[in-house]
Amino acid sequence: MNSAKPWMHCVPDMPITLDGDGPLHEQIRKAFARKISARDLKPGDRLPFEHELVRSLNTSRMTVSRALQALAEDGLIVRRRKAGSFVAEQTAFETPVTIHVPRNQIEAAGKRYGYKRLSKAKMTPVSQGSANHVLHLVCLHTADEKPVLLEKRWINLDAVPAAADETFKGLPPGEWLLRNVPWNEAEHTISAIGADEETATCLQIKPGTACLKVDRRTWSGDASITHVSLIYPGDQMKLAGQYRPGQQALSAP
Amino acid sequence: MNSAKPWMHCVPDMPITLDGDGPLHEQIRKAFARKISARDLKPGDRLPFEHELVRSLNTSRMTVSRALQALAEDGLIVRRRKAGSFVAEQTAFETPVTIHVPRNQIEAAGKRYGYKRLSKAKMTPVSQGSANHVLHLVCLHTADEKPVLLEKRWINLDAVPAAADETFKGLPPGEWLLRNVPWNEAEHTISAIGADEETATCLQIKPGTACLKVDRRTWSGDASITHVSLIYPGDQMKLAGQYRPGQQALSAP
DNA sequence: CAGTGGTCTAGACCACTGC
DNA sequence: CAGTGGTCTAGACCACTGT
Repeated sequence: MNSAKPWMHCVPDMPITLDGDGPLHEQIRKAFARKISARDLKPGDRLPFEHELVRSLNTSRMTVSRALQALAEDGLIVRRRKAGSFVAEQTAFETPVTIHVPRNQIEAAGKRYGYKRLSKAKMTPVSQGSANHVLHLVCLHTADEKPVLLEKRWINLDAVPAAADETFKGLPPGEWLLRNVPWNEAEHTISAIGADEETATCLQIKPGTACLKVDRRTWSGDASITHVSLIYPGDQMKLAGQYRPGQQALSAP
Repeated sequence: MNSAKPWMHCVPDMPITLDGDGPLHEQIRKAFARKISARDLKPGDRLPFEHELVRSLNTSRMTVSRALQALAEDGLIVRRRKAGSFVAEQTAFETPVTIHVPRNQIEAAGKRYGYKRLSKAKMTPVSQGSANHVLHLVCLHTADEKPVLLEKRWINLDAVPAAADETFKGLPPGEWLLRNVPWNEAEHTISAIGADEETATCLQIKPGTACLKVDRRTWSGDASITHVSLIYPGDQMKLAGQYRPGQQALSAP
């Protein structure tokens, strides 16, 4: 029986070519990122051991280790003690999507930012466990007087009692929370919906128009802070993300 | 005149409390992430200098430096030579969105994956500079025989001539490209569209139904490889992202 | 020009794990 | 149990930058 396992494979002749640009650990990282990106190293292939790279590159172990750890953090390789470092299998991939605070986003586009609170109401939720009292807000954000974002928000008054005293007539609740309430965990969901009657009226679009909906739930420890639905007319808003070469996991083209 | 500038502010008494769990550099990183998350340290505040932390924590500079560099990579702090490390201002934030290979995503949900190539055609694009010949594909992905994803793809035959000889009848083009073509850069756009007649027919939904559209453009160096539009019925597909505590930049609740 | 972070070295000990 | 990566130390020199 052949004892050579597929994941033990290591390209026999692997000259590491550094580009001489920037810090040494970054050059090493880029060199392997290039090889992986170009399929010169394939998923499952073993990289040289740290001590081999230390010898061949005539450097110290910290420098090599830093390069390989960066690759591991980016998901390009997997490191296992006693076994070595291996090119990661490619299944899913993650792309960073940037979601801006409405005011910044609109002003960055060179437009005049406008804000209006449409409604504010205290509620006692029928379902949900943690919150006894909830503040519900509906707000409209405009760019050059044109509605571009409908915000439906629920704030947990048990966790944020001070919110009950705020009118939110001048300051959007997102910005108020940002300044006043600490949080440490958030969850996002992006989906597409057809505008219902109320949404369509607020955004001055036809009912049924496709809209992008971003749901964000925010926690502080175990306590739920707020849940917000941001509804953008689909043709006016796009969320964009970009890879930087060799800095992310690979995926399906 | 008072020479103390606002960004020079540093909380005078800043006891760093480590939780004693895990590597030291990680404990230090978490300690400051906690302080920032809880607004104990506010945007613009200066963190202690490296040499101060080395003294107060009785450790080495490499360890402190590694913790602070991790915070800088996560966007929680900004580091400036000669000035110090400061809590970052919070404007936008990024959330990682996971986009799976259709087959994996459907099979992970415990459903039967199905695939059908609807059309394949060579085209000569009227606009666009880099590609003279383009292969256009329309494919349908199903879960338990139900259409869940329409894929419209364009492949640059100048960069990937081998694609012309593939039928793509059994193997989705995304998986074929993943196995055969290296790439190193990708750009994503997420938007909402109403289904047109053709899309609605393919996905067996009513025309005008809101759909989530993910556009991905892929490059290898300067050469464009492929552009794909993935169209999901809005109610069936959500893209989800999540923060891990203290590992990401802060933003608007 | 002085003080900060950025990088690097040559060691060390330890935890885990595959054999 | 031997070999790998994970972490850490106590130094060093350098680049940048604010004053």
